[in-house]
Amino acid sequence: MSQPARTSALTPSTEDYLKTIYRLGLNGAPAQTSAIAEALGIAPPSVTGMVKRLSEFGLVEHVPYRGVTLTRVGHRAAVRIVRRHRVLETYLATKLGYDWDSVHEEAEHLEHAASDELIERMVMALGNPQYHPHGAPIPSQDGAMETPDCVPLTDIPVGELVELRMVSDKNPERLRYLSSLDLKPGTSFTVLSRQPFRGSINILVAGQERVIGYELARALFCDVLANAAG
Amino acid sequence: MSQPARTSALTPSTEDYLKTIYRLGLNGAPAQTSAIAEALGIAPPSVTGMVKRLSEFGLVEHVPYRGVTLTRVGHRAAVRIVRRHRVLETYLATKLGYDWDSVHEEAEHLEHAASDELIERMVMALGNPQYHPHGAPIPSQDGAMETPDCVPLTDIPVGELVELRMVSDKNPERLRYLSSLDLKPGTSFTVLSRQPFRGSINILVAGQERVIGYELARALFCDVLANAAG
DNA sequence: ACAGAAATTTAGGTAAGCGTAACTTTGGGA
DNA sequence: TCCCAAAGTTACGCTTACCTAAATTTCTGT
Repeated sequence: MSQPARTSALTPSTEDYLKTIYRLGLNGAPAQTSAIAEALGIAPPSVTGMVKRLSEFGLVEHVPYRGVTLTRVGHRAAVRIVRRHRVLETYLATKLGYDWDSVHEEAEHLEHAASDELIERMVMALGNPQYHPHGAPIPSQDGAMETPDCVPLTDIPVGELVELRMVSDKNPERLRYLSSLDLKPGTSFTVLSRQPFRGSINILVAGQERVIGYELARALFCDVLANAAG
Repeated sequence: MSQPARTSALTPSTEDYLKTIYRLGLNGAPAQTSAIAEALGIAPPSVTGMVKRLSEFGLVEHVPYRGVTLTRVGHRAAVRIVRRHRVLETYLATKLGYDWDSVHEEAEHLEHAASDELIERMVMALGNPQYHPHGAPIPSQDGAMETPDCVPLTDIPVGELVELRMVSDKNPERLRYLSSLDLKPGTSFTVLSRQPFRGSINILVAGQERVIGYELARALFCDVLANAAG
């Protein structure tokens, strides 16, 4: 009783776990305890304990020593949180003048407190946007999300003309750095050269040659616009 | 360690207690355990326990069996939360089309999650408003708040012309009812008659005679515009 | 002034979420 | 194949914030 009732019945912590397990599971493999722990900044034994609880609630499937996957219910909850997060980021950037790189932290907190009504009112105020400012797609209310067929910059051969589509939003410094290079979603550029063994990648953006380190390049997802070799 | 760090170092629960103790203490007397318990929907022994903790943190002064008052630190924290709450309500009503009566619930949750930056960006977007939609003053960033010299409708003699200044915002139904009577902050009306012994009060609003129950009248704070008897 | 009612506090308990230390399982290399 | 390191789990403990039941204190009416 006593109504812990928030907009969802899930605690903020639960929502964070689901979101993380969702993200880690995107590649198809179950999320590992240590990966969840690192992503959330929590000790591994605490994760084991919480996963047990989530499993009792029917939100995840846990195979001991193997990993965690979301149930159908857990998946729906996770996608809902992703939607909330991205709507909030878009709103903060578009309507309240937040920098491209500072919305994440704020949305991280608000996503647990905002009601569904607030999120949908923001969507209306924004005119039903499909993408958020970093380029990631916003899941629709029913949980459907366009799966973008874009590719990390690390996988793009020399010579291709591509458009930056989407940038991982976890690291504000990374976003500030990209911003300083005029690399925003929607910007197009050509891959000039690539160093071997996970080396850096040289690209041509707006007439300027830029060097992108391997780690950074992994977070830049691009659409191929034209194949120079073709 | 581990940073529980929110925008303030206070937990949502702590913020709720401070806000409640602040409100209950406005009449000058210390807040009583049972009053806090009822306001927060919590059992009295839980309040005693929490008050003990707040007292250890230096946020309140507790005289056992007598009541609770805010320390200077606690007071500052409480006023800050009131500011956040009222800014949020104003923003939701003004910028996101929320009804006059539905902002409270939403703000109640967001006030714990929003950063100072978000609040100040909302203030900017609103053009530095002094009052929120229910008519209550918004404390300034340094904690100063205009103390309105308005009076509950229950204290206004028959015959006076008054303007509704401010309405207690705790009860959405109450607000909806007032709205249905065209009674909003800024509306002026005349007191026609009063029943004795905490009976109802008849008023004239926009040519219509309305009957206001005593309980409701206690929540309507008014400015006296003209003394009909004078 | 004092008994009973009302308000408050103490005592003892629970669940969520975290931590550390110690043990178990898994899997890769010699 | 077997051993050891890495990953995962169990065991135990802590804090916050709530609960109910049983004292205790304060107040109120006569």
